Amino acid sequence: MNLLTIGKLAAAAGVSTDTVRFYERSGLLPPPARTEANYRLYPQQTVKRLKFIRRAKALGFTLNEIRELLALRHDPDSTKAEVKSFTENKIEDIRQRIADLQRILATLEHLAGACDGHGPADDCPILAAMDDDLRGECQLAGHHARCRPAGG
Amino acid sequence: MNLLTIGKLAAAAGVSTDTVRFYERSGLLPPPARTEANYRLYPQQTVKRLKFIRRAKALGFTLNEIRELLALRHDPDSTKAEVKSFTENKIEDIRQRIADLQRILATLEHLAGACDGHGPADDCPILAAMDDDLRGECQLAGHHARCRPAGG
DNA sequence: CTTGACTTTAGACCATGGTCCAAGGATTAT
DNA sequence: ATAATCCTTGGACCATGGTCTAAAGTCAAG
Repeated sequence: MNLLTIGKLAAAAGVSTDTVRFYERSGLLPPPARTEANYRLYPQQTVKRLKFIRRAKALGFTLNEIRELLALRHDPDSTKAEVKSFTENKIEDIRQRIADLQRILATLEHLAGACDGHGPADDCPILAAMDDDLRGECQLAGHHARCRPAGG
Repeated sequence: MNLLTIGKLAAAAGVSTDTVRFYERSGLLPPPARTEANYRLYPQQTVKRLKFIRRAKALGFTLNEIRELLALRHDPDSTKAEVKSFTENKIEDIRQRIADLQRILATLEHLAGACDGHGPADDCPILAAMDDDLRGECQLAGHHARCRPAGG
């Protein structure tokens, strides 16, 4: 049998039937053919489409972005340049997220290093750093974060 | 005046009044005193508490985690060890997220590098990598991703 | 006294990515 | 034939972190 019911499709692609219907509602899967009893019938191809979605998701693309990628993938007029540019935008996006997390990580490591871990929390430098108005600002601020060495 | 209405509090802390009420509903702020007209009245202290929340958020803590941090901060029995351990868990969490993003980044950079950017998208290696069943699996898979060099 | 700014509440709504449920019809296995 | 699955639909619900609205009450300035 070369056509799949939703359950077979979902099992083959490793998602739930709910997810398949959700993707259809979201425009990631086209409305499929139906049996006389109104059951959805999918070609084998759709398994690949679902796996494509899974892969793209694993690569950090949102469902909205995946919808665009699928459009590029199926539009004969689309170009490699478009796909590449799309990917490069995502690369920039992910680099930015990594940079943000690395800044946060450095601050947390700094704070954890400043805490000896002994005694009551009321003078814990970690809490103090979040508490105080200006100490720690340079680590926490973000974009224009230049850290003056605590001079007075 | 040492007590603040919600608007003054929000302005002083750099959040919206909606956010202040939302934090109260969420248990991040205790229910404040009220005027006879049922207006919320906050001590100056609450400005600091809100700023603490902002800082902790900037450090990647979720509101649930911040609720726990606030509990540690205000419980005289809590210890530095607890706060430090909490922070170290978050550090591990963030390291993991960075590692995930770096893996994704490497794959995307690899794919972008494999695409010359010329011609129609139908044989674009980026799309192909998401499309194919096994090619690219090692880059996309995750935890146990060891990349066999395309051997047969 | 009136206007405008502030506050109150409950509840809806946003995006993200689904998951779960109920009530009913279809199909398959025994 | 009948029970166990499977499928259909619409809609509610989950977490996250808020934002917005409406209708009503309150407060400060002119």
